[in-house]
Amino acid sequence: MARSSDPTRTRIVAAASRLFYAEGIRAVSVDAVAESAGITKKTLYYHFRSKDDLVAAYLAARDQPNLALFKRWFEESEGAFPDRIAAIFINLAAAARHPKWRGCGFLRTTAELANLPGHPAIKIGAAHKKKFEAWLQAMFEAEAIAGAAELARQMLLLLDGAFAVVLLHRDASYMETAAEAARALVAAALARRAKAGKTTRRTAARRAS
Amino acid sequence: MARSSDPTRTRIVAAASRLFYAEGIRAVSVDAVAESAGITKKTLYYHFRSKDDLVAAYLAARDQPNLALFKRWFEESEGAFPDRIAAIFINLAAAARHPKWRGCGFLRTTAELANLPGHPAIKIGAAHKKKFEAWLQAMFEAEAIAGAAELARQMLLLLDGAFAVVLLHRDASYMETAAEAARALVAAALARRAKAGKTTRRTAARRAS
DNA sequence: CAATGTATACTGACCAGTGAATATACCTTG
DNA sequence: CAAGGTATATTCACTGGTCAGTATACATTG
Repeated sequence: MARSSDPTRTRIVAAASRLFYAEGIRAVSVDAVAESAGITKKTLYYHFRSKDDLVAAYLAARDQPNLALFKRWFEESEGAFPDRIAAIFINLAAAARHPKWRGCGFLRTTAELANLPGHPAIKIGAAHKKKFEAWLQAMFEAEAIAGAAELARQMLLLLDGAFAVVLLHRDASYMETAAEAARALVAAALARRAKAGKTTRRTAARRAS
Repeated sequence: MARSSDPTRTRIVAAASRLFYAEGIRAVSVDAVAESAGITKKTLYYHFRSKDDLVAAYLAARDQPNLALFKRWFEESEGAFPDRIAAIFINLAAAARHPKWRGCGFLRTTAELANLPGHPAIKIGAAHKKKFEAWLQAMFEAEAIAGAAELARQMLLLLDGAFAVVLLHRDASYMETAAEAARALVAAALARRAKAGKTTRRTAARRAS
């Protein structure tokens, strides 16, 4: 029964990813996915119970690679800490300029399936964004920033706002605006840490990982 | 030929708005809209050339009322200028807690129709967001804020990010996080103005948190 | 042989859009 | 003013096509 290493299953998910990301969920038929994968629809239904399962698999397959990319962009960046956070947005701006870019697959799927709140794909999307937020928060805590959790949420808002707005206007410069806002908010948080001195309760958040 | 004051046409658009916002575009059939409006499909096609036209009419009908609501929320707010900007987000947080809330109709339509970049509905959505941004920018300029344009764009990013994230997690508290970020960014911009200029028009940009 | 995997061909429902006809309201013009 | 015309507005019944999902049978292989 279809493990995730199964080559046929992998091909199906790859085809589904291509099509769902490019066209949207309800705009892509199961037949189209099967044909793009070079198999028949029945084979697809051997590997997936329903189209909903296939949609969930599409997002599940994007989860780790997406997170890894963000982390890599941060790790390969240089400069002061706020600049390194901003670097994530700058890299994303470059990606958004590619003609096949269509925003965030998780967000777009959520928007399209907003009438099905318990849909498995939405749960996967929510978990993905929570992981990203948690990673940011941990990094902010490592920098001994006091409001690490709130700052991480603010970064998420800027990121997802940029996804939405850049897609709407087809203007990647909004991603750079987000980078600036992120840099400003992180820098301000760092400045508060520096000024606050020893009166605040930063002791609990100081040590790195 | 069907003016926008036409009562039948108005009924159709009202039904379309209800259904498209609640369920999404491709999830709602033209038959469903017609039935909900209490007419036949052919009558609908008498008033609208195609489903795409109907989708555009749905968003066009939301444009002015949405903008008016945001402006009203600002005008009815009290306190210092950054708090009044934040008030928009706070009001939106309350709206997002209603069970029938499904995010921003413009953004969700854009996400669903991302494979049709020139779609008339997307143009209407883009124009709507541009109007909102221009309104913010004008207000920031009235406050003599130097980077008014960029600050307006940052507000837009926070707003649309909050739309997306609140919809994803079904957690309206992210809207309040966005309010805080907005307040911080606006207050910082005001502080820069105060430092740079010669104390022209002091608004008490004092934050509580 | 039995389990796994794939294919052909089908089902019943639904979809966007249309053809032909009808009703209504207003506007000529004899 | 009345007879006839024309544009507006609406309905029923339909088309060609697509959709998610399935019944059944064939193939491969350990």
